Amino acid sequence: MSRSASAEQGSRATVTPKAVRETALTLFARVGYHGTTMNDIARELGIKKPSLYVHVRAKQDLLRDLILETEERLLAEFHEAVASTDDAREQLRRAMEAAVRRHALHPRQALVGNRDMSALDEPHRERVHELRVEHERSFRSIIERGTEQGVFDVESPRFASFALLEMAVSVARWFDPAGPASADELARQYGEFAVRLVGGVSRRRTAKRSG
Amino acid sequence: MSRSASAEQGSRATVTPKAVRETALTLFARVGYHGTTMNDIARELGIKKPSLYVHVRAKQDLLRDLILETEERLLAEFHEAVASTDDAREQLRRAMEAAVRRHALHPRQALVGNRDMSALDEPHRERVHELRVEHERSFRSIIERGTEQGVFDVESPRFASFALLEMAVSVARWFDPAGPASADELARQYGEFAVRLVGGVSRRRTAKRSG
DNA sequence: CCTACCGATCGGTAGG
DNA sequence: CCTACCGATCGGTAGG
Repeated sequence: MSRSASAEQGSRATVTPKAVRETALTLFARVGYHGTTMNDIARELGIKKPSLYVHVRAKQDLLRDLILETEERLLAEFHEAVASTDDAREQLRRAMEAAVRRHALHPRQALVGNRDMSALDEPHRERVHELRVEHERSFRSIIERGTEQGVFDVESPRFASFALLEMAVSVARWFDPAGPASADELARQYGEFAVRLVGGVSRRRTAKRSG
Repeated sequence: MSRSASAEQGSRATVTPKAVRETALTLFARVGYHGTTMNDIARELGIKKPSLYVHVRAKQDLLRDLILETEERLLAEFHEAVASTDDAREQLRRAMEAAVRRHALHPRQALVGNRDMSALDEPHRERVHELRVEHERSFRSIIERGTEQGVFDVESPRFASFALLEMAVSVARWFDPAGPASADELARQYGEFAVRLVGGVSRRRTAKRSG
């Protein structure tokens, strides 16, 4: 199979904790936490398994750092996006764009975070769960506010909220950052999807339907 | 942890191949294929590991049957839903409703199918991949046709298609069939989401926005 | 960063 | 349906 550059060189001492985390991220995303062995990670890095433990304490630590970091950044970017305006329609659009941009540019993190939560030991799993509940709740409150203001038209803000957040994270499963469309372009269109889904009228409508 | 009824009884010979598949499905959905051992499945059924092999040839067979069956049923229901009308808007709505209903009522199948594809041996993995490509392509063509007819207004049918299909499968991650809202109600609202997302005007709009 | 090794567990088989 | 057992591999440690 394919190997990283360092695995093919005869050079030594090129491995760093960061490189281990990077390789673990790639393998976890491809075959899952339980489907990845420490031997797999070592082989990919061109070293022997016991040498990994110079850089990392345990396999579980790799997963914990990875998921916690990802979740905190996602939430931070959400708050940043929402803080830039008071308008519900624009908040929803920007929150959606932020989530899509992150998941499109960091698909491995999104995949592992959604797939290997059950492999995460407590109390970290509970901590991540709390962060997600907070994200969903904040996202939903935008929809609720917009609905109260008559800007949106939605039957169940909860359904709409889950639909949109899951739609955003799912781009990690099919979008190719190296493909023809950029992550920004994808994010723009998903922002439009979000506004449409909640029944909001868009200001950035691309085509008129007065055919 | 919790055990099935049969695991707590002293009765014997209650296990069937179907019961093994059912238990495997539950555990695969909870902790993944690689996170589930044959011992775990046996324990849940109240028997010893070697006895499992009376009912099943190999662990991999459990995964294969499960994913292939799920995918074929999903696709069959899609074709059935689409065949009931010629109108693009209604086809999209009914295709969405069918997918959501299935994933809401069979969340474990959806979770395993999306999570443990990489654990599936060839040529079955390739076969499932083909079925999914066909599903997405058929779904997308509805969007393309509707767009050509001026019924929909979409920049990228591909983006819209992936967004909607992933949105549908994701209900397996949060919807509770035992909760207050029924799968049919969820499906109805998601059908509405689909029509809105592609810029189609709904016939079943619940509230007027002329307030 | 390595070789050598630990106890535990993996999927699966033998032979009742 | 069981006990007993197979070779292979797991995450991780000892001791350089």
